[in-house]
Amino acid sequence: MPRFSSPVGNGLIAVDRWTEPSQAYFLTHLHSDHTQGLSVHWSRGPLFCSPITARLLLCKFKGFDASLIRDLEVGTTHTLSLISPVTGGEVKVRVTPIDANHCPGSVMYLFQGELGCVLYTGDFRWELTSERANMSKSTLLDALNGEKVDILYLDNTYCNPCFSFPSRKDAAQQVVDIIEKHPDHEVVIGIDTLGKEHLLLHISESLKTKIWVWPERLEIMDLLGLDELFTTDTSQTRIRAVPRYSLTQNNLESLNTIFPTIAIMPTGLPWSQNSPEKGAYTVPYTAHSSFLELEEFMKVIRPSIIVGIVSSSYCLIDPKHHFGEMCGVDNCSTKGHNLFFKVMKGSHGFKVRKKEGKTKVLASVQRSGVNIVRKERRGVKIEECESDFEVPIGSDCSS
DNA sequence: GCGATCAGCT
DNA sequence: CACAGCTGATCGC
Repeated sequence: MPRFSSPVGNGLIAVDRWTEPSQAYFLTHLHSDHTQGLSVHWSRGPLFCSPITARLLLCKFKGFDASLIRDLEVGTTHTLSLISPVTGGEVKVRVTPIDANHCPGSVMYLFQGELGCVLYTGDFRWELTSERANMSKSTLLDALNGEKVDILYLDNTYCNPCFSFPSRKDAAQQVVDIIEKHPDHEVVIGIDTLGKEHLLLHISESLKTKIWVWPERLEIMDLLGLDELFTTDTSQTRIRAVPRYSLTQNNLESLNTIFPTIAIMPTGLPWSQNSPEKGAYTVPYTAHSSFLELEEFMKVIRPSIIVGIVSSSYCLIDPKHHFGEMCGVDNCSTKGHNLFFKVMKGSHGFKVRKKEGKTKVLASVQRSGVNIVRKERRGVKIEECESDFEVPIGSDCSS
């Protein structure tokens, strides 16, 4: 997880950051790598989010002070009044939450005002074969109304040409096809606490069956209005959605001693590979944009400055490297601006492990439960510290 | 005992 | 490796 120092504490707006003072806090979605520092007792200031995220938040943090929440209708522009840390005067900021098509309630935020134009995508999928993504595109272009984006904070999770995925609709059908080829098997599908609901819906509708989920997950489904398609009664279905971390090769083998079972892992990660002979299937169903989708997005936005919000040691995903040519000449400097945004950066963390020798790459679903990989690890753990991530925008401050 | 943080894992 | 997240240890209160 990212660790930040805080040399300057006058943030006006914080996005997915919760541990430092700010005048307004924005939450893109309720995945836990975006809520680090948020808790039941958090009370630093007004928290802006989508209405669905607001409901999910109160469910996740039971007892959270609901009076802090400002739920913003998605797709419309709202005006905030803040105090300039420079002049002490009023600063009006327009904010437009736009459906990010990542998980239920997820939004990007477009901030506009006299002090600049900033787009923070959060995690998003720019899947223009879907109606929803096209509505997001319309909303974004309407709100921009020709204005150039000064700073783009981009979900660069898969910002490398090696990442290519089918649409989620096609990937969902791949899952259905796999299940239909195993009519006498139990099926376990790895999911997280939020996300991939549309995949499960597609399966449920195609196969005319309910899907088992664990009790806390049923509560989420209930909140999303999907509870009729799910059950916590294993006798009602052969298909179970289980926590992703529980889908290990060992667990699959154990299940197979009881009843023939296949496991399906919906993921965009490249090191997860099919192993049908072992009953482990990986399907490229992902809630993050593929490289081509990011490229399409960049053609629309063409910001002056681009900042990736994710870092990875796996491969080069720096958006400046891949898209720098599409941006303004000055895509590194932040000189001459004055409104401080503090944003969450680094959902993949900044921890870098350097290893001697090679560790074999295995799909998580295929990996042996034995700590062979761990035993093979050698070398030194290196902590890479990033400085406080603040980007000043605007034009009337010299520093 | 509780919450926050972190190590270690998938 | 780690999309996002769990478990358990430890530390300060």
